[in-house]
Amino acid sequence: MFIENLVKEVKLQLKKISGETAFFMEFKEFGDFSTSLPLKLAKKRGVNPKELAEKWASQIKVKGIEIRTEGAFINFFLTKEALIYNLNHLIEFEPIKKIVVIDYSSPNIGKPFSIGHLRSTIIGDSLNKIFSFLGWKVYGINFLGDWGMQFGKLLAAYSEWDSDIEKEPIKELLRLYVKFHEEVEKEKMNPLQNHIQLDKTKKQTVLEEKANEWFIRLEKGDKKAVELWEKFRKLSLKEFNKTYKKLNILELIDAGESKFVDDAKKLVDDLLEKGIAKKDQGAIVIPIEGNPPLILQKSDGTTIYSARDLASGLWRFKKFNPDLMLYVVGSEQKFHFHQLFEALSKSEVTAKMEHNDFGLIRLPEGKMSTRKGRVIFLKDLLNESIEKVKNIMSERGDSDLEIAEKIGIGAVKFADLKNNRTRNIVFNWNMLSFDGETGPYIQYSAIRAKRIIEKFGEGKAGLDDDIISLARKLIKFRFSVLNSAKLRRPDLIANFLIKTSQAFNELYVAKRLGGIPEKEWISKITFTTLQTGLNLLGIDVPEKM
RNA sequence: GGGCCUAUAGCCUAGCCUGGAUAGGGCGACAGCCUUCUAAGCUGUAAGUCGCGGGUUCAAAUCCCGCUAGGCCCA
Repeated sequence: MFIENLVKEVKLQLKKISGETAFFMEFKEFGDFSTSLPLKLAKKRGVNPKELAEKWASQIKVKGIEIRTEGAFINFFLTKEALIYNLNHLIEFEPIKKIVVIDYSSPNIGKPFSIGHLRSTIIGDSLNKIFSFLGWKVYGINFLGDWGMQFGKLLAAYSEWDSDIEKEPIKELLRLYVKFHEEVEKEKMNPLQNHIQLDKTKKQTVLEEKANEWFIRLEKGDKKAVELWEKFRKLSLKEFNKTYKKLNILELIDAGESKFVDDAKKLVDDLLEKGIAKKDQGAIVIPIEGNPPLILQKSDGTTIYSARDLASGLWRFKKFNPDLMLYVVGSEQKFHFHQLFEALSKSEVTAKMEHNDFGLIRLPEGKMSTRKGRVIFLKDLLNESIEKVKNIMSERGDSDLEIAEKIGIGAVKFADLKNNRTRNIVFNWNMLSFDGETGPYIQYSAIRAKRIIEKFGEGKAGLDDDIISLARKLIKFRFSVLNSAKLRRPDLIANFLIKTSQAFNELYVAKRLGGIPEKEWISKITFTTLQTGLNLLGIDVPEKM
């Protein structure tokens, strides 16, 4: 029986005996799992906790489980047979036949793929891989930021200042975007000297007014505007795809904002008619209970981001018929998603919706800002990491580029994925590390295990005293995968990989593994498990290190 | 002004949802370990007011209330 079912069975029996649901502590050295329920209930029932523990322990009978009490704690151990069974079937799961739509990555066209998008992209990609592994049908949605005022600004800047965007499109578009904002600032500071007049009624500078006009042209389908927009979009996308390829990201469905411009307009009318949306000071909004309303359309008649997000959510629900809709987006958008989900529920969406938020990556000098050109390109980060790996490799007389990339990129991904909390990260170039709790450490451990199999064979299933501790670590793989899907937390797998690698390396250094069938066998299980776990995080195991 | 999030050794971090058995790791520092399966490894040492104050409980890093600091969002 799989360990998760053994736990279930024990819980069930304990509930029958005690009348309460047991809480199982994370296993320490005291057992594969434990409960302190007797301690909790003893006082209430006026009995001795130790006696209660012993009494209950004697009544629980589950095949594959050994029970020992320690004071008022009941500790459960898998028998050797149960351990071996679980290890032999460690990466097999009952497939879950459900559908999930995951929104992730979603970079902005015309802006660089910064380290800010890294988190969404790799957390989303990892969740995609985890859900797929467990049998879900997964649709990854790339809700590209390919519409909105920033295009008015870009088009204005492009027509204002000569620019060659073919060579390095994103860098050039970024330069234009930054310049636009700098020039606007100059206008504001010194309107007369620059022979520029501020339009006082709209409180906009001449440049901003031009940007506005360009965006209106774009919305109306003006040929020149649309042509340029398409060009920017295509060039940006080409760059993004290079990044995705380098990161080895599963294919995403290209469904950006621009796809929902018309839908959004229709949706707004429809929602008005149904009474879900209403007019409010000229704007059209959806009231949200206990909160400010979700604004869909401004008083000038243009729809905003929220309307397109809403239309997109509805489209996803109708097209894919999902059980679950996830949005892997930074925590700064928490409020937006709270509103969005309520609005979607008021429409026809019955799928469970969740915002899987994560903290910002900040720079020491503050929040990253495209406007101010204060960004770190993901490309640069990856290259820096790969360079560092190359240096280490060349010291050892090695120079395989493919291996350097797997290690360098694995290090960046792992460093990000092992963290759980919605805590912000202050970026620092020294973060790149290959020692200790890192991707390379796991990869290295996997390769050590693989070498044993290659040199000595796959051994024979069995447990001796030396390897039992590693075996007990390994079986937790099942929980780490099941919980990472349930809680949408790839970090649970990352932390499992660290603990397992540590246990394997301790064994590797202390004992000889080759030539001993049980140890060769546990090496095989270790390798398969580490490799599978790394793959679920989107990290490859290189040929050698 | 309203709301949300975060605080664990010099630095990074697990544990908090579901309260329990000595608060786990890692980096850095220091002391060791390569004639045996890869030293991107292993062993050991030093380093902690779990932000502060109160409460609930047999038991609080964990739950509740208040405060402080930082971040984010809405207006």
